[in-house]
Amino acid sequence: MDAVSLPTPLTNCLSTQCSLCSTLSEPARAELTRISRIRNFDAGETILAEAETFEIVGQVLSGVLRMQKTLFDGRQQIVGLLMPGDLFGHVFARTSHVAIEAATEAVLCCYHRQSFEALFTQFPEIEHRMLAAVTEELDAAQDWMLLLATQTVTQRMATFFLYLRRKSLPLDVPHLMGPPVIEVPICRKDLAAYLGTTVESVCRSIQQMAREHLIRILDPHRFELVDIEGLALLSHADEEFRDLKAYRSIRAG
Amino acid sequence: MDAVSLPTPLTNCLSTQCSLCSTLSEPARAELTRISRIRNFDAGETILAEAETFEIVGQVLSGVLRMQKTLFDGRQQIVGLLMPGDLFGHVFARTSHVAIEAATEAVLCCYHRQSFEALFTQFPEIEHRMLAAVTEELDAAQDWMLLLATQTVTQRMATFFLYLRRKSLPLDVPHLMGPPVIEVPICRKDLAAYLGTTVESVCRSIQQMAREHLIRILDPHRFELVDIEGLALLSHADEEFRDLKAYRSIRAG
DNA sequence: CGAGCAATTGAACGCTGTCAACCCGAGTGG
DNA sequence: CCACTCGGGTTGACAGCGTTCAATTGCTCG
Repeated sequence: MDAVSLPTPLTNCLSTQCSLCSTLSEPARAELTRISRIRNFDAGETILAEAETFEIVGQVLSGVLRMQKTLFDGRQQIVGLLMPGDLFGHVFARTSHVAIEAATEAVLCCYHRQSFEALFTQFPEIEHRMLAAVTEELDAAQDWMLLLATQTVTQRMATFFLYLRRKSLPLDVPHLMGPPVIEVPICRKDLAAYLGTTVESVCRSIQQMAREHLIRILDPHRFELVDIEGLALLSHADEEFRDLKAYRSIRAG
Repeated sequence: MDAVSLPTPLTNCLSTQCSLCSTLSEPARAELTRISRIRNFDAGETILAEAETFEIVGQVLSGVLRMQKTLFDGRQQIVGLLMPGDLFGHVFARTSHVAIEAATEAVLCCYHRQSFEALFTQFPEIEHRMLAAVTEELDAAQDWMLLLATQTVTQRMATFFLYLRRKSLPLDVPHLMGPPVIEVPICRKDLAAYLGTTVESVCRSIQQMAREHLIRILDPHRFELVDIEGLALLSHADEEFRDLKAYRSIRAG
């Protein structure tokens, strides 16, 4: 079920797949490994409840987590998806305003928050890395705010499809020219909660894109992106424009 | 025009009003002051253009800045407002994806980015503070994503009004029990761009809330919050629920 | 076989974006 | 003093996208 399954099972985060460790010096890595703990979660399990004090921070090794907020009436909004390589958790004692749950089966590399923070003084590079991660997440959040506020459901859908494709490319370079097939690792309900709409609208958007030959529905969770240029035009937030240019240069070259 | 005007004019950021410096040790503060530079901006001036490399970081001393993104078709979305005390700028060399402009006249305490970063090794507490600021901003962004995705325009409006009230309270404690009057420091156009809607819808929402006696319009930029409980019920994202409870306990006590 | 869930499709209502007109105060120049 | 312009704010009419309610299908699981 993993959208981005790793080639070999991991036993710790020293793998090159682990973006947190791979950019650190040897001693820092060793210390991190010492306090790390690999944990497995089933789909639907709660890693952190809303309004709970963050006691762990960590990194996704495989699977997908959703960061979500719940409204009074039970509606849920997903404010971010955590894919393999992404860091999660706050490095401060303040309580969280988001819940983190496993959207699929997931393997995480976890650290006790306080032990993790204690390493900051000894290895400032870890804090640098953390600051970079949070900054990146903020950028992504602001990008998504733009989408939620200004784009139609179909446009958001197209943007999400292109995002999934971009995510899957780095691990899939040999198939760069092959048929671009993406796997959506979450159910329609989560998709709706992420795109800020309803299950029904998600279905209609998907079917509409299929009717317009932008995509081909292989099964409810796998789609072939038939007309990537068309999708990019649909999406064309400035971020996606860059993708479009890259796509054209690949075609031309 | 400042929503939160400071009691006395500031000449540097050593003031207690400066949240960045006030939490730091004396030597760190001294160093920061040494490299700081106070700058004034008129309403509408650009502090940082989109896709430009961040060369300064700093803090808002007075006035309001808007962080905004521009779409291909010229529409603009505000992804965050920076109020007095807020930090701005990325501490990395990567180019920005947002533009920062002065929404009102503003006074900023600026640092050259590289000089600022250079202090990290000597004073890790500055980096701590920066990490805290970015984390806080991320929280705010996720809160706002929830609003943009799930609430109606009127609900977002109500949430924004309550947010402004909360912001103004700390500096206005003696008037806690007085008539809650808020001052909206930005024009309707910015309001619409922040709430993810249009100028027309903003007007309609405001007039509707006035008709329902939730607010009273003093002038286009000042409102009396007549029925705070009603506004909180309208807004009731979980964050506002806390406000509601606090309000009730004040009333009961 | 029935229960339950995910996904899909249909129909109707309503919020909100669009287009348009209007008000109003500030500035400007005759 | 008036006419004019300009920008910000407000209001109205209307169409369209998307939510809501409802029903159906297909699948898994006990």
